[in-house]
Amino acid sequence: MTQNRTGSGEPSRTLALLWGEPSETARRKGPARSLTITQVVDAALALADEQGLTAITMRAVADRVGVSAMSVYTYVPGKPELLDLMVDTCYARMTRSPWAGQPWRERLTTVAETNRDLLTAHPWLTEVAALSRPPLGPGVMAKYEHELAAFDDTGLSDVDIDAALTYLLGFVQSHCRSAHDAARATTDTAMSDADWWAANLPVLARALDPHIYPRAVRIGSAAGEAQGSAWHADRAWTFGLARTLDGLAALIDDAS
Amino acid sequence: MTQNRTGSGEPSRTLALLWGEPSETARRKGPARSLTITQVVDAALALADEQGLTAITMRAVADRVGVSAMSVYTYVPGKPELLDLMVDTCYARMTRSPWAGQPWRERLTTVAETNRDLLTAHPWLTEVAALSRPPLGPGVMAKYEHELAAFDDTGLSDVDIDAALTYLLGFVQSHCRSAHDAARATTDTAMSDADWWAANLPVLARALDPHIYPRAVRIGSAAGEAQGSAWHADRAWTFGLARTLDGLAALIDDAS
DNA sequence: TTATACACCGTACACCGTACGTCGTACAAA
DNA sequence: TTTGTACGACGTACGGTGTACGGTGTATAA
Repeated sequence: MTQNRTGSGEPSRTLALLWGEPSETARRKGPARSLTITQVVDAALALADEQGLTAITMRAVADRVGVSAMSVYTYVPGKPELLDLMVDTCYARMTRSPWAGQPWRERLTTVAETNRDLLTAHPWLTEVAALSRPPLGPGVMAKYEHELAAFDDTGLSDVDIDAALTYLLGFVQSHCRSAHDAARATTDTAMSDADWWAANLPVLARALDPHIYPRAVRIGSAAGEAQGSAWHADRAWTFGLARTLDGLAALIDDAS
Repeated sequence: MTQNRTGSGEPSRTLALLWGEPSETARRKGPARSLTITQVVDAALALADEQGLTAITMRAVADRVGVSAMSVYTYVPGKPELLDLMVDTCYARMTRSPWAGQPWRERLTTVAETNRDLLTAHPWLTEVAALSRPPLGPGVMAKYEHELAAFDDTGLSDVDIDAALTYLLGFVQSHCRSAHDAARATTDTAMSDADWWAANLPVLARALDPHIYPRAVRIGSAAGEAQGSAWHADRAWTFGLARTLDGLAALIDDAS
């Protein structure tokens, strides 16, 4: 396994998989397939949602659908392509409510929150989804189309709309990745943020000289006290989304 | 190996390592150590910089310093702690120029660019560095202190300063992760972005109906044409940094 | 009826992190 | 000076990963 990242497979082969190659349904020689690609992908999705990305092994997926490890390779060329299919399927299944006459800030808030919901439901997506060379399947395209529509009367140029959407989604992904990391830290170590701070503080207190690190000690403890840890998901979301929309507002107000 | 992420080790043990346990230099029984922890960490850093995070295996690090795989464990409790040390060492070695009387926007730009330089020189950092539970070593603290100082007369509250810095660094990390992904995509597949688009476009053209995806086709091709790929690092940086600073400006101007 | 393409599977390989036990060394105590 | 012992280094081994390869039985095409 080189990498758990999208876009590792051979392009044309992957695209054929994503858009459902016509030969798939056609009858072929040999014994009938005991599964569909969808069943394989769904099994992998369930596994990832329940136990995280590391739980996705070809053997585990095979077990889940009741075939041997190597049989999975008759449905999917390899693990990277399986991940591509998982990503595109997730995107395809997102709910897309219409943008009926809302102001742009409300629409972009919805875009952000919908993506946060998605990445909360499927935390492994934050580790897999890449901006360059995404799996150009029907799910990715439908998502892209719908989110572009949220910028419809902002007065931005086409290039700026693309950049703005990418920027907004980048914030969401970055935030959710941090939230996911934080959540996993507590479960992995069986230690809450408060416990972790309590365990570290005494040792740290001896090393942290307020004369050498005056701001770090003051601001760090102020922030830690305010939110009970070094990083608080909800606060970071509220703060970050407001800043991100303010940043885009500067651009959009100029354009209109 | 559960995860390549910071903060997996036992806190007190890790902190002792980071701040240089006093017993380290003291003479002990038994044969003399043939290496120092610094040598081990430097070897791992060189390996990661040259060949990426996946090249960091205990065997490879051991090879590099000329001992057997298991001997590394006499210097470091395990791989997570080694990664902690690598991160803190990188931070410790950053250059920190003074903030002499520059306006805040210039200072924050420098913070962002310095971090981008760091993450460009050590791309693997984007995969390892976490916001929650960072390795609280001298490097992390010195970096935190120095970057907090860039907010010195912005009029923001302590809590907002911490949130703003985290937000800014989040943008940089998110951007650099994308840039790193994009760069690795070209080297891994031995295929430039242009090649990839050329390989995908004909297959995609048959699937992409402009009636179903009008905006995606129009804006996607406009963006692709303007930058030669789905994502262009320099453009995204310029656009994103401007938006991020504009977003913070809304907060800072309110405060002052 | 025969030839062939294909689904499926078992085995094997090269990696990974690291637990464990052995061995020789060099300091501390006698 | 001798001896006990703490400790650095190492070889081996275990359970995990993705997947290449070859064998086997089946269902369609000729």
